[in-house]
Amino acid sequence: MTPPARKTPTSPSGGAVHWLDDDEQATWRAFSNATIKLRTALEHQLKRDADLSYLEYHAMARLSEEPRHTLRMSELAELTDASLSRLSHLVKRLEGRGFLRREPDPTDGRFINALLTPRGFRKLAASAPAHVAEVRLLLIDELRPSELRVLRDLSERITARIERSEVPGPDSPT
Amino acid sequence: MTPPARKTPTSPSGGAVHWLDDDEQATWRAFSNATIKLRTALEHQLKRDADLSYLEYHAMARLSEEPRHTLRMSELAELTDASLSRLSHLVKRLEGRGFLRREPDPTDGRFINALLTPRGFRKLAASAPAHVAEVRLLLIDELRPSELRVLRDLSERITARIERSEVPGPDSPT
DNA sequence: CAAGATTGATCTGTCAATCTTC
DNA sequence: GAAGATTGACAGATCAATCTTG
Repeated sequence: MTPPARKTPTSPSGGAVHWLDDDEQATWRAFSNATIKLRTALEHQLKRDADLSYLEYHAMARLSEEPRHTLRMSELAELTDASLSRLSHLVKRLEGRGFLRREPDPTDGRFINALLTPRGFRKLAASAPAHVAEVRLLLIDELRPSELRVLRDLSERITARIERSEVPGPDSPT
Repeated sequence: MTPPARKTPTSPSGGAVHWLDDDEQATWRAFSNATIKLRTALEHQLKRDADLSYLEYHAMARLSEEPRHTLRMSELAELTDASLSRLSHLVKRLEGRGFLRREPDPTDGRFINALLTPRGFRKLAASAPAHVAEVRLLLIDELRPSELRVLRDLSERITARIERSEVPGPDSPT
């Protein structure tokens, strides 16, 4: 993390490099550590208790929130931050386990709908309590309501900024 | 994320399930989204600009902070939140690329020291500016100094809680 | 024989085609 | 031909042995 040289030298591109100062550095490292540890812990909990990966669980959870327990593959990919390719492989595996089905959209055959089966729903229902308990134990119960609000606010701003910077805008300088 | 049933029903283990309320749910989802998006963006940046994974970069960065550019495999695994097995495979690959070397600890042959080569150090130096710029762009520059302090504080507490809950303590009820 | 590290089999993710439907 | 989705080959991660050293 600490760059090998300090104090705004010159980058390959010719511009000055704006390094992180010690506080920024410490914040970045603390945040990175917390997110990795939390993710690792939840991944292990789900694997151990439900034999599901984090993404498998959350893909099924998103489907369960839809009225028809159905989403297009591309929508589900978007919502879960997965590539379409990754999701396609993953859905095929979950389909093999009987938790999901796929069927072409009747109105437009280019779209494929992924849908949670009754068995998938039961699997999710059986897996949720232990997962929720872990989220509560490791994150929610550590913070006071006011702090949760702050964390949510900061998180939403970070997400918004990343999304902004990934979409260069309708009339960016080409 | 949303559990299929609501309001503290009974879990398989017999205890009441304490679901997340809407605010807690929203916070958890916002935080999860932000961390996934940030991690994905940084992973892509490093792959694109330096042909390194996030873990590869950070393993090298940790080594660069040591006086002798050296750490034991087990220490490096700990510091980077990687399993020893994962790190072993990864170090072998980086060794093949000439960025790291491995050598047994002279004083105790059970320990293996991983150390950054001069070439690895130059690779890191060349890769750092673009990576730091991305961290700044996506995270640091979005937040005011006071907010960075809050984020750091919350992150450190979350990390501490996870570490506490993973180590059951010296005399836990077996 | 316990701790540190590695290995190999298997599973998962990525990336670059390819296929399908409109 | 463009968008949505899949595929297959390859790279990377995981897990359960196995190996090594003190």
